Amino acid sequence: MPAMPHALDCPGCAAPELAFAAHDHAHCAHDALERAEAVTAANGARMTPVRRRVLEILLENHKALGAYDVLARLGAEGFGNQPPVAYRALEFLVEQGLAHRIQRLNAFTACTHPGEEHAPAFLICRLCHMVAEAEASAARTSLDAEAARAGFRVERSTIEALGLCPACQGAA
Amino acid sequence: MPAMPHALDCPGCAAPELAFAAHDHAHCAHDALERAEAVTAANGARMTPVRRRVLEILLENHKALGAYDVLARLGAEGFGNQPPVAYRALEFLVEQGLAHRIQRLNAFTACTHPGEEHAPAFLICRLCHMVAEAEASAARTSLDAEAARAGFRVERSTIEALGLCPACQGAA
DNA sequence: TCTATGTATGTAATATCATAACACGTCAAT
DNA sequence: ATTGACGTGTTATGATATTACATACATAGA
Ligand SMILES: [Zn+2]
Ligand SMILES: [Zn+2]
Ligand SMILES: [Zn+2]
Ligand SMILES: [Zn+2]
Repeated sequence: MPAMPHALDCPGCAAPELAFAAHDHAHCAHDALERAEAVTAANGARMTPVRRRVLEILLENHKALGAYDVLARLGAEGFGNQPPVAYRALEFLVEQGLAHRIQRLNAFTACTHPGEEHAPAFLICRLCHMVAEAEASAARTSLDAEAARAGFRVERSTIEALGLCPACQGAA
Repeated sequence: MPAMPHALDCPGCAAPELAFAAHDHAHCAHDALERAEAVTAANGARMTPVRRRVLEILLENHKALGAYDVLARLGAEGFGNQPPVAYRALEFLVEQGLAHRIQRLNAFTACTHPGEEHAPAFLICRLCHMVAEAEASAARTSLDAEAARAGFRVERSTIEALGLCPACQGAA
């Protein structure tokens, strides 16, 4: 099965980077789960019940969840209720590119582009706490160039923006 | 007293963004302290003994220090030894633009451009743990543009790069 | 000068985030 | 059957950060 058969022509998937925009989120989440199965299969990794459930929890909305928030949910559902249970599942998802860590929030969010090459920047609304993924390749290119001037070789970058989403700009 | 009388023609200060390069660090640190006094004076803020000492500690080298590392130093020198003592001084320095928080490291580093308008990106060497400030205005422009496509208004940004400094590239 | 006010510091207690170490169960290869 | 890799569960601990309250100190009126 191809990893992303309909993403490009599906209205719900065509612009998933716009998490702020109204969209069919049930579809959004369901599609991400399907793609996650494909990604792990392709990588020879195991999508176990705990891992799948953590991804589902992250996919419930476009906010970032702390490890302990996830853990509370897992514990309530009969999985382990000690921190390593959550941290290990989250670490797995991040390694597989199915979730991202938001450094400013010490929290995790489901990837909206699973299985696609992308350089994410994160747009974090300081009022409603929604998190959207934007494309950071241009910013990353600038950063790499500036780093090169100092002789520095960039391996991984963190690009996060705090501000107001469209809805909250109106409210404020 | 002008805030930065000699920074632009001083060899030690001309390219302080290149923290990785060999430079007269005693001068580098001393100058930063002088400029810090000017900045706080201009802002009507008080550079107290604890705050000055924290800045001095951060200025000892171009690495990032955790709040508890700073706190241990303060406690050993007769200042308070409870977390808020360090966090408050660090928060003050960050507000005044005299230090920056490195999100990836949960740590703080002295600003190398105190009193100057700048959009910092941080270059963090994963081997020697040195931290340099690079100019992020180009990256920030890209980020703002990409955010605008989603209707998002960026207020603050975090741009950090993890990788290898010039010296550690040779070693690796 | 005296006192009121805002601000800075000290301290105790607690909250939040994260990892190390070990035990146990499953499954596949030998 | 034994081994080894992996995933999960659990205990314990470590690392980071904040709340709340008490005390000291500066400065600005009265
Ligand atoms: Zn969605
Ligand atoms: Zn919002
Ligand atoms: Zn220096
Ligand atoms: Zn280095």
